[in-house]
Amino acid sequence: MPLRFYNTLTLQVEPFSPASDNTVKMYTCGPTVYDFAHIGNFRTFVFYDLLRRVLSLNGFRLNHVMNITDVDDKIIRNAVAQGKSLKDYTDIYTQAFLDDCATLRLQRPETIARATDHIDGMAKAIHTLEAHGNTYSSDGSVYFRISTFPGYGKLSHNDFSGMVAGARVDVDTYEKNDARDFALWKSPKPGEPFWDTEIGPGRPGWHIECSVMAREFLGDTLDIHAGGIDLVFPHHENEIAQSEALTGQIFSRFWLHSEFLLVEGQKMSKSLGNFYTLRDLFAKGIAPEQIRYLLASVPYRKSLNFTFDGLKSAATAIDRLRNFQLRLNTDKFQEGSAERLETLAARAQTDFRASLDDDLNTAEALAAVFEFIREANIALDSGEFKAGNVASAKAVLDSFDSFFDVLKPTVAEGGLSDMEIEKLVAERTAAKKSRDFKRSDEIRAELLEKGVILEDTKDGVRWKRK
RNA sequence: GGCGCGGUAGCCAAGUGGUAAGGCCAGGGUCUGCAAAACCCUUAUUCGUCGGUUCGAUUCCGACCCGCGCCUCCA
Repeated sequence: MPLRFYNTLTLQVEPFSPASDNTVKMYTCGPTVYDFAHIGNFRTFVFYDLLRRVLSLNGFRLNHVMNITDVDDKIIRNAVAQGKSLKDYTDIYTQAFLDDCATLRLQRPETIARATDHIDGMAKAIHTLEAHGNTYSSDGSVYFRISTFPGYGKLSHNDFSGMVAGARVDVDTYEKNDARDFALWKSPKPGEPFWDTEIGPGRPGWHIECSVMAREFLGDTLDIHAGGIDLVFPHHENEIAQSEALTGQIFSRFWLHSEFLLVEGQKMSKSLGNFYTLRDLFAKGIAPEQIRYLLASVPYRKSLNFTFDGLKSAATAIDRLRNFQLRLNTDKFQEGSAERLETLAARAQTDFRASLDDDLNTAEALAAVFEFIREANIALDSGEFKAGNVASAKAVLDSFDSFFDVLKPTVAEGGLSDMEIEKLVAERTAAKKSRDFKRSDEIRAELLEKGVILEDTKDGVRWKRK
């Protein structure tokens, strides 16, 4: 089965491949940098990362652009309140965002574009839309007239046709329709930043940046445009109107949207006290891998209930995976190879990939891996698992981690080095050998305190970081 | 009201017209000087409710109940 995605445009799962050559032109809506991004934002950003990885697994090259919205009402309000320039203010949160993405092991898009670097392009596009008759001006602001774009509503599947001027529509309703028109360009207000452009002074509306930057870097038609589901309307609907009115071409072939995230079963909000940034979670001792695993383990089209139980569960699941990896690296094996295990490993690989290709069914993909691990653990215990089976088992974990990317622990700063740990482990082994269990237990306790867990196995001692 | 998504074991969560994946928790074991580690086993006659189609439905159809999102620049 080929790679396939649920397309919001058609409300169906469709086979995916790029329109031309082997490169996927992808645009994703990035953050508005008025504050630290929260866990709900990162559900979507992790989704982008998984999307990138499944496309790569399918052999496609990526040309992925993500925007940073660094001018909008909230940013201006906050920057003014803090007496900072727009740039000084947004630089702080832009950098914080990029740091957070790196911590969560999100692959970096090929291009990260800031809105304020593309103001002239936006002005130019608005100028063209004016020439096409899609706009009207009022007090120096420019608005997009939705009634000039017949396809309006095709993404959100809303029917606005009945609201266009007509015999049965009274004056009030008609004005409401006009109220759905949206700002392409906002005239300057006293004390607010503005740019001097060919269409006059002002600043861009929210939607135009995506249309302009997507086109600039990727051309008229994208293969994939993605975002959080709340952006379907009006943001993405308006992008389509602008872009298609501008170019006459289909703006994006596929539209992918991630579902919402709840925290402890409730909508995240500051007043409920369940509003978390990554920093908040790290301060509670949560590891980045836990967050990444939890966000990745629920398929992106299903609303995700983010809970501390879930984080704990994620940590245990990751331990299970790492423990299996540790066994593969440290157990002693008999010569030979068991055919059954090769078959199981091959099946795990096939099922894993098939699940991911099926609209990123991460839950099912995980099941394929864990099923293999259980079988392999049994075989390891019984001795059925031979030296010749190690490579294929490791390959299953490699496939898993090339996508989920959680096996490598995030090492805390100031911890023991591997050398120091090895030294203590050797000392403990010596103590054990001379049956000095008191000293032996002391060392284990000491290491545990410093985040290192020892395991005595029939093949000797092994250790791992907590 | 319109559009969209969802209700599966204590929690998270797959799935199929043919009789319920996986993870966590819990209980029971194995191993071990001990175990706090590791590993194994067990855990839904049942898939929101009520009807219908069918030899057979959790899976298809209808109605209803409940939850969530968008419809006001919120991922």
